[in-house]
Amino acid sequence: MPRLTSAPPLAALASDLRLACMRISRRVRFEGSEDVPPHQFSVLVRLEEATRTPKELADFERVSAPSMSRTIGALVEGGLATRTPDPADGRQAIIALTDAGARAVRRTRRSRDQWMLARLRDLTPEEREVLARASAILARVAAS
Amino acid sequence: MPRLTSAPPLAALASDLRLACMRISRRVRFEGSEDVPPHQFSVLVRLEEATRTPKELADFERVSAPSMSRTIGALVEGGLATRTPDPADGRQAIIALTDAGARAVRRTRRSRDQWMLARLRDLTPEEREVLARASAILARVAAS
DNA sequence: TATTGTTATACTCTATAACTATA
DNA sequence: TATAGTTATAGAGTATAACAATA
Repeated sequence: MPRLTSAPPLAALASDLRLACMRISRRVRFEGSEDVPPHQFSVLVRLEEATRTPKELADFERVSAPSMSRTIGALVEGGLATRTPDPADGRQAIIALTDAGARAVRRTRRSRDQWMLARLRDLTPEEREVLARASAILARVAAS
Repeated sequence: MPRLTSAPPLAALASDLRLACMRISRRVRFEGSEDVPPHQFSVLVRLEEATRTPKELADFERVSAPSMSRTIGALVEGGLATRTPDPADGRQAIIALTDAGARAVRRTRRSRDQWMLARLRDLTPEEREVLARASAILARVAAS
C-alpha cells in the first residue's frame, strides 16, 4: 500500500529526512559500545584509505592543527597509528594505521552496525527495498 | 530505471544505511551555522514538547546530573530557559523554554534544513519519492 | 617568507565524589 | 534513608597564539 506522496513540499521533506538521519545517528552512537572516541575513529577511518599528513587530517576533520596534533598523539600513544617523518619534505609527517588500529576500526564498525541490523530484521522486504534505494541516494547526497 | 536490489545482504544494507545517515548528519552539522551548541540544542528541543525536571533531561540526554545542571545553568544564563522550584516537590526544579529559546530552536532548525533542501533540489522526482518513503521508515526505526 | 607541525595556555563539556535540602 | 540537585575537582577535546624547523 504505497502512500500518496506525489508532491510533498520539499522543505518538509528536507526537514523530516534530516531529522530522521540525525536521530538514527544518535541512536547508533548511544547503542553501540564505542571502542575508540568518535574523533579518533574518524581519523582511523581516514587512514584506512591511505596514509595522511596531519594537515590533511585536520582539514578533513575540520579541526585545528593543534587539536589534530593532540588526537594523533593519542592514537600513536595507543598503538593505533604511527607517525614518521616524510623523507621528501622534512616539515611534514606521515601518519599511518597500525594493525591494531585497523582492528579497532573493524570492531567499532561492527558494533555500530549491530543496532541497525537488528532493526532491519523487523521491516518488510518492501521497506528494506526502499531503504536500500534510499541508502544509495543518501550516500551520493552526503558526498556532494 | 530501478536498480536490481532484490535481495541485498541485510548486513551490507545495515552498514551502508548507517554510514549514509551518519555522513548526512555530519554534513548537516558542519554546514549549518550553529546558533547554540549541540548539547544545549538537544535540551531546548526536549523542552519544546513540555517542561522537564533536570533529572528527566539528564536521563534523556544520557548525561550525568552535574553535566545537565551545568547545561541548564548556561541556558538560563543565556535567557533561553527558566528554572523554577516545583511547588509540589521541593527537591525538584521545573525547566521551561522562554520565547528566546523557542526562537533559537527555530533558527537553528532552519539553518540545518538549508543544506539538505539545496541537495534535494538536485534530485529527480523519483529519487525524492524514495527519500520521502525512506524518511518515514527511518523515523519509525529511530523511535523504536 | 610561507608552510608544517608542536607547545603553551585557556575555555567548554564531561564525569565522579561530596554536600545540601526535601520526601 | 532515599531522591533531586548543586558545588568541587579533575580529565578530555577544542581553540588561538607563539614558537621551531624546513622549503
